[in-house]
Amino acid sequence: MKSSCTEILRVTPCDPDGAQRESLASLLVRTARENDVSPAQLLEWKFATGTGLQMLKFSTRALGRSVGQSINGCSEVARMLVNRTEQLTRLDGLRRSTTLAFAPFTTFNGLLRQQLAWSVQSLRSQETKYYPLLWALEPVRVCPETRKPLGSLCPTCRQSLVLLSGGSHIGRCYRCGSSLFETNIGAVPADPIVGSIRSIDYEVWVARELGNFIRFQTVESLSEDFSYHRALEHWLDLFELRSNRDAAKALGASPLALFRWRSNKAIPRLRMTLNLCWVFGISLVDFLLLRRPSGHDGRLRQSIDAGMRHAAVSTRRRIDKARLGSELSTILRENRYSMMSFSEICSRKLRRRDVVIRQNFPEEARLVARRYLENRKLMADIKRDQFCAALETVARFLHARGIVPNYKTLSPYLDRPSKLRCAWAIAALRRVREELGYEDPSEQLMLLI
DNA sequence: ACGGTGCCATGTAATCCCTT
DNA sequence: AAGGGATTACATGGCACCGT
Repeated sequence: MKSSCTEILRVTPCDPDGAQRESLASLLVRTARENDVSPAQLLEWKFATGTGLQMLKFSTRALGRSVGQSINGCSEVARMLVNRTEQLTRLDGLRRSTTLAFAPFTTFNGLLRQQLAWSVQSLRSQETKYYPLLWALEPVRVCPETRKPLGSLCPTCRQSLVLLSGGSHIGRCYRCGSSLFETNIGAVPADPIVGSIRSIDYEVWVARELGNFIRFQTVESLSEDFSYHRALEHWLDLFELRSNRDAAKALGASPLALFRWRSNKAIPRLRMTLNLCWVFGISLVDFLLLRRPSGHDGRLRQSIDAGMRHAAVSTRRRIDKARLGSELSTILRENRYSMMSFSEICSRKLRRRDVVIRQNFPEEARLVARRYLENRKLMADIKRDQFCAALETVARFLHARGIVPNYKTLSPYLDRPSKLRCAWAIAALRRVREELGYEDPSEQLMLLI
């Protein structure tokens, strides 16, 4: 199993041509089980070996927060992982187990939820336990088959679960190990997903639309030259929503948002796109293909999802570019606040958001940020040298008193004994021990007094 | 694990610009 | 000049990536 060229036992995705198609993260967990290793081991040994995938660092206990999301995601990482998995398993079409097909019409933000979500009833009835890609989509809050809200808190320990952990099993809490579907409690009352639901009918519609899109990929795919703003323009034109204000009112969005979507300055979150489809009375697939359903009466529906906007308090102050610019260049010229990070300087010294400074003075912003990182590195090197020097001194003193310098004997005299575990500290200890005449440092390192 | 950097969507307030 | 829609400016929150 260690080598990346040995064969692996493979499993095939569940419901490959349906709306409940298995997600890539789920497939990887099941593949790992089939091969008698933990998901973290499988990923580390077999999958994350290609160029660009080394960044997926795994520990056996837990995978990083975002790893599970990246795997089901629509970015470069997902694409590479799909290729690698197809190579290893000789399966094809695994692209459809991720959200890569969503990329042309949505952004990563608002596409996948951070936590695991599951349908208790579906898990119970599945013959082979697996997580459909649909459950990982952030706009999906109910199971389209049972019309019941998805759960996102473990019924036993009441905690939310990461999408993929080092030792995860399908249908089990990776923390407390209890089943996510066998208890009769159902959804935990405090579950945030349950709390966010206003209309079950609308949520079911959303889930079905996204399920249909997942299924749609098996037959067709979106054309290469799809662009969101052109599609939106087409529908706004069809429903005669000419001004941004009228369109915004009908769609339950802000006029400014409309302006940005139409002028290709931004793409709305997936949930908003579904809201648009709902108001237009069309399916997501029709929206994307600019296909007007036959029998459409041309009327708009009432938006269900409107009025859910965040209250962002904005107090606008004029930017005194000249003053800020001169302050910035003074900071750089006189090397002021060299141990403060860029954002810290922005908030504490310049009294501005870092975004503002970056927008107006990109060059200076980069210089200040880089300066801090370099200084921090320098300080780390200095501290390392100081630690090694202290280690050496203590070792000589112990030696003079007839005590063998090793981890145990040195620890009480050093301010940060845990640093003795670092490779550079071990090397420094070895050097001084060799110098003091201990013949086999690697062996004696373990000796007590 | 955690903090810093960088990017994205989207909110409110100000400003631009065209029409009347 | 006034008024309103379009656009820009400043702000917030969320998340990925990266190094320690």
